[in-house]
Amino acid sequence: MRDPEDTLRQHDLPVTAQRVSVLRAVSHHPHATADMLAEEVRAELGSISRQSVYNVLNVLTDKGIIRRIQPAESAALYEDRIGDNHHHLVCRTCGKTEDVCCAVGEAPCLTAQSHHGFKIDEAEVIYWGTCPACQKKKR
Amino acid sequence: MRDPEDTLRQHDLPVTAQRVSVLRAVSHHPHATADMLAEEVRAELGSISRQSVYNVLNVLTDKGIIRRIQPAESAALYEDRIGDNHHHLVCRTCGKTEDVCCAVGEAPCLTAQSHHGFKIDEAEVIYWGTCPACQKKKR
DNA sequence: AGGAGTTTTTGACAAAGTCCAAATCTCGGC
DNA sequence: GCCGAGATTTGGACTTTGTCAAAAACTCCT
Repeated sequence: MRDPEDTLRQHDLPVTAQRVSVLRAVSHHPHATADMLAEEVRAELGSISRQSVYNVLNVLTDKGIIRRIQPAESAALYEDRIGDNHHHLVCRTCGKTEDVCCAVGEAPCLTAQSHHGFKIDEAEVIYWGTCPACQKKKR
Repeated sequence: MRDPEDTLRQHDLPVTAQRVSVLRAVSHHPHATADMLAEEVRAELGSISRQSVYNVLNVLTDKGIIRRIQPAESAALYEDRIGDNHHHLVCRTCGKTEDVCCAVGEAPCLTAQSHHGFKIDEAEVIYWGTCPACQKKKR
């Protein structure tokens, strides 16, 4: 991602230390929870309130600067990569999350026959399975 | 779904009033939250503890008798229809959830190229959008 | 530098679940 | 039909994730 400050300005968001730092944290740690990001920001800024982390993440998500994914049984995760229609692979055992390129064609997933009169704007795909490490452990 | 009691026995689960009732509730109210199901069960049995509802739902989910879906920003929902690989349509505004037949082929979604060494056992697809009612309200 | 309008902070609060120990119930055998 | 081992249900406290609201602090524009 480009410079955090530029990104904020481009979206008409006042630049604050907290926002810059959260944005950087998301960039460096894809698939992190709000809590993990808060830790990260604290390491950089010294401190940040829990509320601010949520504020910032919500604003950024609303503006489409970052993406929120929320697998079952886990807190929301945030990531940088947007617009490239990739999906996620989540380990049922340890929760580890990986990116996956879209399995079928390019924007295949939005092709749900526009059912029930809904106006669909996004398709979220989560592949559930077991990661290599956990496969080993189980045996 | 077949008779709740039979279903339980087939999975080697002791038959209890709570389980039978929860199972029936899930059957009658697809996409209900644990709380809604608890209400439903109370109407039938008189009472059930919150913990038991969760216990039962967890056991049933583990055994693959029911399926849990957990859209972002909402409590987990439970449903009866399993094995037919259908997906869900969720309204961003009101949270309304509908079933959708699988958009592509039959079990298309599991076709993610087995990436990262994960052993994939399920693909969950959630289509995000706006339901007809909310589209109307916004205008 | 000054001021209007946003953000951040702080602390209380809410929802959804889990943990644990005690009481109760189910199922299989006698 | 009754008994007992083992599983299930209860109730209550607790955790996690996140939101609400008001006051203090900050950003950006002039």
